[in-house]
Amino acid sequence: MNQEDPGFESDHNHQHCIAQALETAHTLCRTRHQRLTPVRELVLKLVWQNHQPLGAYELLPALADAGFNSAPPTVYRALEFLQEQGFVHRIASLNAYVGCPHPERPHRSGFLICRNCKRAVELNTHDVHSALKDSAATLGFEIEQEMVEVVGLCPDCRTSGADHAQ
Amino acid sequence: MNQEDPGFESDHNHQHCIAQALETAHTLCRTRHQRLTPVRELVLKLVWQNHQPLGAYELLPALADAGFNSAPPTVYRALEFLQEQGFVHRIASLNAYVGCPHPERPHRSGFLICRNCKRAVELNTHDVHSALKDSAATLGFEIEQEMVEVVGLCPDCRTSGADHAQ
DNA sequence: GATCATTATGTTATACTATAACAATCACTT
DNA sequence: AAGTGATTGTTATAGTATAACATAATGATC
Repeated sequence: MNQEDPGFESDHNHQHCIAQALETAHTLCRTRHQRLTPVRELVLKLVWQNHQPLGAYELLPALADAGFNSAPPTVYRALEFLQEQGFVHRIASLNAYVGCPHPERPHRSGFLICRNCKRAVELNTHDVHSALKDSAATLGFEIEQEMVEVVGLCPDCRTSGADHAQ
Repeated sequence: MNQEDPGFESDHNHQHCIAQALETAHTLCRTRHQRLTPVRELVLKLVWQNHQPLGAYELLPALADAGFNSAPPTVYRALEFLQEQGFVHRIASLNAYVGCPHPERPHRSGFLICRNCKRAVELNTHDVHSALKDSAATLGFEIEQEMVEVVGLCPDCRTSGADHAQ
């Protein structure tokens, strides 16, 4: 469906990203008999505002502006739901949340995170998963869940001279 | 040096693990002109008590028992030092810390974490790293740091019937 | 050995992240 | 319209981590 995965191209039409994410979420919720309530939809939209992972507490002011209760449980519940549906991922090393461009099917998520501009891009983890599976098999370990988070410099920040020491 | 990497074998001589880790740390600190102070050594020893990652706050009581100040900054400073030296790793998905069996040289760390017995085993991430490097290269991303954390069931817990739903 | 700069630790306070527990409301079925 | 389950509101608190400044220990230099 979504063929053009936005990588680190800074000039993609991000409104399109957001619109598509929301539409996909609505569709999937309908077929799954789940409810994309106003607060859930708003949180999803906020998380998608850009490709930089957002902390839960960064979302609270916007919830307040929209007239919702802005206590932490509100946003955490919404995030929990969105994660269960595969609409957002949590990035453990950042305690932050980011929209998922492929919520149609559950998948192992891996991220490239730019330490300079903070953008996070989901990567195809097929080969990574194969390697992990082999290592795990050798040790007799049964994989259930994988977290792959890679920090570094995105192409934009490399070329724009932002590549000074961390 | 350390040839026998403890995997998930539950019957290895763990006193040996601890003793070796401490000795290696002392040696490396000497050559690096770093100070393995009493509180740092104690934290390292505590983290090595078993192969289960420990949270920072779990270490505080033991620090108090040993007569140290047991306020959070004490343990976080020690952990920070130990991480810088490569003696321990932080596992982001658990907010916990675990001893590193190969502190001699910096390396990318990856972990297999058993959701039942909570043990964490560091795995060889050579192939995983290759796969990540390829994916990153395609996108023009420069890798600086990799976090790979895999949750599942270790061989012991699989065979002991602990493999019921999470 | 006394002085000084540096590093490490003690101490208090606070920021940040996340969840428990219970009440009130909403949405859907019957 | 009533009842049931899911969702949200609300208050409180647990869990993780760091800021900021004071004190003490260490190592280099005179």
